Amino acid sequence: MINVLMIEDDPEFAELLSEYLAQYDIKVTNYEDPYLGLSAGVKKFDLAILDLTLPGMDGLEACEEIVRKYDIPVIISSARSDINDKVKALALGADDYLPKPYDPKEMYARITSLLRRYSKTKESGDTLPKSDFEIRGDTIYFQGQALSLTPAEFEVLSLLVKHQGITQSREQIINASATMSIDSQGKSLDVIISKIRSKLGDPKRIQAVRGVGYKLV
Amino acid sequence: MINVLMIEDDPEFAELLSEYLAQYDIKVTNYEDPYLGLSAGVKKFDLAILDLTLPGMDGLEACEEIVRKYDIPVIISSARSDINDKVKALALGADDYLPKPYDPKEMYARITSLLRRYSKTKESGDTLPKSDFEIRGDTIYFQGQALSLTPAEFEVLSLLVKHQGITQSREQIINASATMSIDSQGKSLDVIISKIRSKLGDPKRIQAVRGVGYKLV
DNA sequence: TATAGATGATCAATGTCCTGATGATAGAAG
DNA sequence: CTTCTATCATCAGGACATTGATCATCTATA
Repeated sequence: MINVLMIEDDPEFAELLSEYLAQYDIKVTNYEDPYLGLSAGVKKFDLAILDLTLPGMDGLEACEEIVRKYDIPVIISSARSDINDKVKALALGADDYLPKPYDPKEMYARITSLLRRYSKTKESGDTLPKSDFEIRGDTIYFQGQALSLTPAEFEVLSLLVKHQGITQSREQIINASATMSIDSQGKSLDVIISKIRSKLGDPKRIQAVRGVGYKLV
Repeated sequence: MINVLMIEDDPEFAELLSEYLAQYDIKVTNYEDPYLGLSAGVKKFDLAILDLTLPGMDGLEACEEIVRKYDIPVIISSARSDINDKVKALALGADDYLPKPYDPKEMYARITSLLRRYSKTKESGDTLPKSDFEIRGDTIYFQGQALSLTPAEFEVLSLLVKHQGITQSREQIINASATMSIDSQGKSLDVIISKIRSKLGDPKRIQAVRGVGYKLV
């Protein structure tokens, strides 16, 4: 039994999806009000589906709240045509984005895919209860090994470590860096990332999120 | 009576500071909305205090706006901890930076110091109506000739031109520069000065003030 | 005035960020 | 499935700030 928290102001649509997913032993609990949903106890759920066009609190804020406080995957769905939403959602830490209208089948695929990914990282997370990154003073340790980083590299990696698992937009990263200039159309960031990757030894720890930024896993 | 424009979204904090500064005959007018504050007529004020964590418009943008359009000193304050705002604030043209939380006493000290500096440059500007230096956009002209300066050179010379005839301490100069790092025991400043002198052709225009800093004559 | 210590000036060398070019890859469209 | 385009990765080159060394100049003290 998988428990899904849904925040969606169209009850009809929520009901439709709920019925469809029931056949896969997925229970959907919908709240039309985001505040109600958030106070319902997020920890009970395995996954959250958020509607961006929410009344009162913006869906993006709800997403931020959930990502920051809890450790469950988040899928954002939206009827807005604005493509920027995808970028924003992923930047805020959402794990997937599905534009409305969507086929319930598609949503099911995303849910299973996401949960598989998460359980994997959870497992490895259990064996490595503490992150293998550690920031102490002005040096960063990776698997116990001190890294020799330039100022810009330190600032970038530092931000990624602090928000491990969450995608940081290019803009966020550059803004967080005092040494990197703002004007450049962010191409130097690519180089810095490249340098960090080679110094880590494992290039896959820093993943590029297309059109958004980077994420440390 | 000194008129201070404040843009700060925490009215309680604004009120606190306002009451404290009242004893020194400083009147603080606070706007919670930066757009409102900017449209209130900046010219009426002697100084501006900006909060970086502003809603809507970013504090940095507001700072840019004020510096570009008006001629009053700007103090930036910020509660952000994750980025090195100081560098950016000063780069945008702010005259001072104060991280939150700060003692109102400290803010008063900065205000008086800033206003003293400003009135001085105003006076000397009157006695020296025309200077053979001119700053237009991102280039500096010396006797009609455009100078080819690196960023650090531009920042340093720019400060000296703006306060022509007044000695600027090494610390002031380095603080006014976004590209120069603060840690170094200021030896790179010597090199920058040397470069500027050779580019000016006339080494005597920038005078060293022993134990203090430099002065443009 | 003469000497010694401190501060500033300049040069050469190093490390770092930035830029442009080229190749690789993923997502979209046909 | 294939092609096309946008984004990302990497490399090599150049510009620049910083450092250390060496020389010049100022100030203090006798």
